[in-house]
Amino acid sequence: MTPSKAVAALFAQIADLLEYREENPFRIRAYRRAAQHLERFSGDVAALAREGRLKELSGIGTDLAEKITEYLSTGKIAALERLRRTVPPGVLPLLEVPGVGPKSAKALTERLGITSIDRLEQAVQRHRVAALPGFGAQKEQNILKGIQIIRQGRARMHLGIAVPLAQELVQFLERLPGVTRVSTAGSLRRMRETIGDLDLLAAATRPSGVMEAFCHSSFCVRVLGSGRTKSSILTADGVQVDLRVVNPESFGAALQYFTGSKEHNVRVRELARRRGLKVNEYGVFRVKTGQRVAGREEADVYQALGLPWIPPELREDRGELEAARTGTLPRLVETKDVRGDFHIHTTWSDGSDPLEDMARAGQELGYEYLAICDHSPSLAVAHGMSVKRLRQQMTKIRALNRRFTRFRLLMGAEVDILANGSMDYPDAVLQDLDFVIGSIHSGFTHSEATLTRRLVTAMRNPYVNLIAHPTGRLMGQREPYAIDLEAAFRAAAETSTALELNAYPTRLDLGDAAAHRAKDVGAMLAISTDSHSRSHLQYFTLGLGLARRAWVEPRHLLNCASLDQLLAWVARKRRRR
DNA sequence: GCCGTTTTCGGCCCGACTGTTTTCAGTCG
Repeated sequence: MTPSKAVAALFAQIADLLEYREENPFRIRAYRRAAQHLERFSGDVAALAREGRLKELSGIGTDLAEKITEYLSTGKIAALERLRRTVPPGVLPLLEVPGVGPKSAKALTERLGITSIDRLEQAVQRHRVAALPGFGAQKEQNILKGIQIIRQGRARMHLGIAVPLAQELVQFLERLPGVTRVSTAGSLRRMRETIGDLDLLAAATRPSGVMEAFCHSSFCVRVLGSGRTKSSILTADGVQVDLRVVNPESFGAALQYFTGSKEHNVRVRELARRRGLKVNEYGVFRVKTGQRVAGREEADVYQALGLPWIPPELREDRGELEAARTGTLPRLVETKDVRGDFHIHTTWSDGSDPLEDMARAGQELGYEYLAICDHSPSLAVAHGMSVKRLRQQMTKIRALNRRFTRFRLLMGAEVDILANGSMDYPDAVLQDLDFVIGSIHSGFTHSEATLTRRLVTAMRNPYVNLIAHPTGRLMGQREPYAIDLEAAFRAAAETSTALELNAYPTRLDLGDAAAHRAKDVGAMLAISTDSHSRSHLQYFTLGLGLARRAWVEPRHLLNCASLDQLLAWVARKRRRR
């Protein structure tokens, strides 16, 4: 764990303890906000501390800067140690139970002596909780459900599941009578890599009919909650879907509100207050007169605050509001900027569609090129190709290319980076390819120094153009392997080796924060789908979302190069040897 | 505890829903 993440965890703990003690809510929020900023800070906190620049970080003032410095030198925060002694041990996990806030937690520990989730469960089963003042049978059942949710782990689904489900739901809602507009919102609209609940927004003049239809639809197996304008249901797959319905005149404001993030919205509303305005899900209003000044379109909401529209992918309170205010928002990459996809598998190794089919699918997407990159021999499980078979495939690709106009299959390969950093094909073979991907598929457990050296050695090979799935993570299955990312990014920038934004839904590797950092260090990035069939090419949109979350502009992305520019880029690295 | 395009002191986002209440507190996002 990096020092900034460690401090973030401690600040979050301080916030929890203060919350339990029911202290000043604004002080609690200050700790939480600082924790969130540190959590995703990708620079070097220790270096900032040495230079006395900690207060430049958002949410860090004199006091918290001192606490960070204290942690960096002693490994502890004395104030936290003191705080811990004032609260019954084991009580903090109670706050993790959905439905249990500080007030409930306090009542549970002080009146019933409950200091763990196990004991809370026992107390519920003996109906001792319902007997507490302010509690009741229903609340007791809610706590029990909350405990079950914790035990199962709050499963977040990946975008490959969330996006198609959301599309179905949107289509369903659009067909309902009286519904004029529908949009996804929440973390899905922001294209976060995993999604907790699906958030949907609809505009309708009569919300009750929409609510009714939604809660009685075939999607719904259980209604979790339902009010006049807001309902939550559970689908058969266990996905929670929240629907909010507003008047058409409020659609923009509601979309802004419901898209979040929470942190972004808090900042937006603070900004509004300073301008004498109030923002809620119904519109933007003057505080003094109550006069409504915006609300129908999302862009109008931002405009009322003197800001340009901010793309949803940026709305994480990571500097987007400052950029908007100063007119320095990035010109994010869009679908229309994209010329091609790299990292495509076929039946020549472990793909399920032949070369011809992948080529046709690429043309249908309007691409100029598609890099065919099947596996190298070391990856026997994936039917890695021998040199002989690779040469055969190249011959086949050349023949196919003669049939295409304004489209080209690139002769490529996804080549294993061996334990010593050398490549699984000799240079004499690599030099005949158009495009070479280097991948680590073994030795995940080696030390950080070993793995980083291996990666950097591969980047120095003049024929290696792209490092695939740089951290090797598989969501929910495998942690990223130990790589010194900072060193890897620098090496990528120095050697003109692109880093992959793998768009496959369980990879999304690099992740958004790492990709942002890599871009800032000067590394070239490339979205690729790692397609093993035609249908996988559609995952490109997930990679695009990831790139946009990383503030990536067309100039940072190899996919936006024309075929000629791409080939020239490859040639430049080869000449440098 | 942070922070300033009205403020270096006095603010700090805003509303929906639930459950247990006779008018609202707690929790959530």
